[in-house]
Amino acid sequence: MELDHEEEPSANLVLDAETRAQERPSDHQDELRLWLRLLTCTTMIEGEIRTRLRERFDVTLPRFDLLAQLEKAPDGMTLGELSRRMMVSNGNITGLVERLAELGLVERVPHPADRRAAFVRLTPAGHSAFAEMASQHADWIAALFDGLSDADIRLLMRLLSRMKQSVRDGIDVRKSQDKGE
Amino acid sequence: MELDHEEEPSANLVLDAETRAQERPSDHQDELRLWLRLLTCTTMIEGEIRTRLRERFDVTLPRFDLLAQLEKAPDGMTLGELSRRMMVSNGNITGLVERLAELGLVERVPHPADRRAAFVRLTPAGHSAFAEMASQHADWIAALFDGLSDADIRLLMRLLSRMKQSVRDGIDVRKSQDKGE
DNA sequence: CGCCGATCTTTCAAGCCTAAAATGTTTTCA
DNA sequence: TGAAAACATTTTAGGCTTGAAAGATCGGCG
Repeated sequence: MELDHEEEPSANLVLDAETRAQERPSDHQDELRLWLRLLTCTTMIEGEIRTRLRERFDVTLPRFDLLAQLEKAPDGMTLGELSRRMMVSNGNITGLVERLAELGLVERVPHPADRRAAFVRLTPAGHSAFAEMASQHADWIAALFDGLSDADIRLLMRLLSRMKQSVRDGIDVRKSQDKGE
Repeated sequence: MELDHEEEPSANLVLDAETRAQERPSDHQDELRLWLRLLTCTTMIEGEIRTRLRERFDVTLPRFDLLAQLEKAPDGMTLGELSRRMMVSNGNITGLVERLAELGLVERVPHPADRRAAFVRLTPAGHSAFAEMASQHADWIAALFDGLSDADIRLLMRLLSRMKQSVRDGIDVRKSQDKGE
């Protein structure tokens, strides 16, 4: 992993990687294949979980995900916090919360100190509805991963942590470039 | 991977896995964490690629994906084939093809032998537009994976293949259950 | 104090996506 | 041959998602 000659003062990891890659003309095959395989796995699992949530609980995946986030914060969370954790846009959260509130699964409470912000939290009904779904959900995931050994799972965790960090770095580099230069 | 006592005649791998899991009460933690990490990686990469495709080429990710599928089939492909390969619904493909045809990047041609089906293929404009995007896209992915060694990538490929097979099996089992029993 | 940039949320238009029903075509097989 | 099943696509209604713009509030600083 040789570092590049240093001419540009500001961080340039992305450009460096692209440059280095273009020197070996049309490669990137392995990285591309890895990305496609990752995407296939995620798409298959997501589709299956979506189907099961709909069939057995008549709930959509994004709604389940939002409930799952709230479950982890007993005192509730602002919409912005939800948006960051779920990695979706602000406007998206507004609509999801609206629909879940209509169903009585979440409720909005005013933020005590900041009149811009709004807390959302599970209602008792939301809490118990989620508990049932979450238990099934965990069983489904475990069953889908039944062909993986414990060692496979541990190793995948380690490698995906590394991937997550690598991707985060790549994104940060672009953002700082977009801003600074 | 002990098989269960045999009482139910028809295949029951999913139920078996769920049963076995419930015996160790509230586990599945590792599988759940793995799924969450996988999802995080995919979401981050997808978001980043979506942003870059929009900023530099003013194209959406699903459109890029569709062009990529067609690129691999010089003589074109039916809508159903596209739908299966991209793992999205039929109606979705109808709309995507419609919009891409409006832009002149793809064209529909009648299927010679089957009047139900329709081929779609890249136009010359679509072909050359895609070529430019694909090259950038490959660079972006390679840059995002810059923190992974070649060995990491090879290992991830192997493990994700195993995961894909495991998930496929889990899905097939449910489908045969839904049908038969 | 009063402005101004940052932050939180909503709104909007456009596009993506699904499941299910509808339409037209082909294939099967009695 | 001629139903009936299977298949390929489109349509529809509803929901998800984004990016950008607008509205409301906050915090810092002169």
